[in-house]
Amino acid sequence: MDENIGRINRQLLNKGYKLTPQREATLRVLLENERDHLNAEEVFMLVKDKYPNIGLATVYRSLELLSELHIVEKINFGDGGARFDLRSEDQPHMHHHLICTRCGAVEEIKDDWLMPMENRIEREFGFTVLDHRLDFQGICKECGAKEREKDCKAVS
Amino acid sequence: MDENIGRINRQLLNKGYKLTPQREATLRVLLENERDHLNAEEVFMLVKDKYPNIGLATVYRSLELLSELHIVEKINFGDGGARFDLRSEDQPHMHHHLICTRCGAVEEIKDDWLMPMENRIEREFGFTVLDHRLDFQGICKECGAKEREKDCKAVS
DNA sequence: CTCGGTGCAAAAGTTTTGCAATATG
DNA sequence: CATATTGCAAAACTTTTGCACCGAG
Repeated sequence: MDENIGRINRQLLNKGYKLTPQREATLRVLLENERDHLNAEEVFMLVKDKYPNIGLATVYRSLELLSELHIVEKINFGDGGARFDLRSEDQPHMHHHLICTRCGAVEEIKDDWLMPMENRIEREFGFTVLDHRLDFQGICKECGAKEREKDCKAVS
Repeated sequence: MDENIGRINRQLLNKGYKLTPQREATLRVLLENERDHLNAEEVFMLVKDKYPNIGLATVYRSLELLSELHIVEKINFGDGGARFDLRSEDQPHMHHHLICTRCGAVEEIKDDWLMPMENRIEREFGFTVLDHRLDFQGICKECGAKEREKDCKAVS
């Protein structure tokens, strides 16, 4: 985990930015909640535990900076408000999401299934793919199970 | 085009809603700008030409209603503000997008390439896919050509 | 008459910005 | 000292909501 911070520090310095305590606290929050897709307000609340004086604007500015450098991804699931996710080192592309429309759960798929498609786009459209985003909306295993249970009761 | 309105009218009536002049004007704007991915404000401006008294809130309410009924898609490309797109009749799933990060152009791919993946998700995750979204970010043919041209000049 | 739909204005929520103060090298 | 960065508050922007009113059935 600290090696992550070190790596990111190098990326920042590389571009002429500093890893301030505020930025580090923000990063650590993202690192500790990697699977949670926090929104800006949530990041802010959690960062305040580590660095109580921080302002919301600073968190926004940090997240903006980090997402410009492709260190975090800024995603938008359609509820009003972006969500933020650390990119893992070995994951050059955005990962995919399974979004449950019943309970709101977001599951991640870390595999990259899209290389063949990207090649095809390159060929057919002359479009150079730099990144992609793939989300599936539907009903997760748990909600599906609950639903079937209810149906059974209704029948019996 | 009028057959589209007729079909949508039936879909609305089916669910107990009316095709009011305001809703029809909104639909016609989307129909006439099918490839443009308008945001709410832009839809509002264009609808005002057809129905000057309409209020912005009504446009929002119409777009919300139509997207709940899956007649339009509400998409979020990351600029603050949703964009709206009519779904075509023969296109049950969201189409895919090629988004140029240089010039902002959005090209559509109408093919559905994801069925095999959806089957796999169903099998591996027990997740019932109802809809999906696939966007590629990168550099479009035109911007790529411009860039190569510049590079040539730089060399010569 | 009833009720869904509308227009307007106000409110809510998210994100950005101006600016003076601060920290850092 | 020069400059990037921060905190705060105000502003900007998108979207939602409350409410009185209108209009079709």
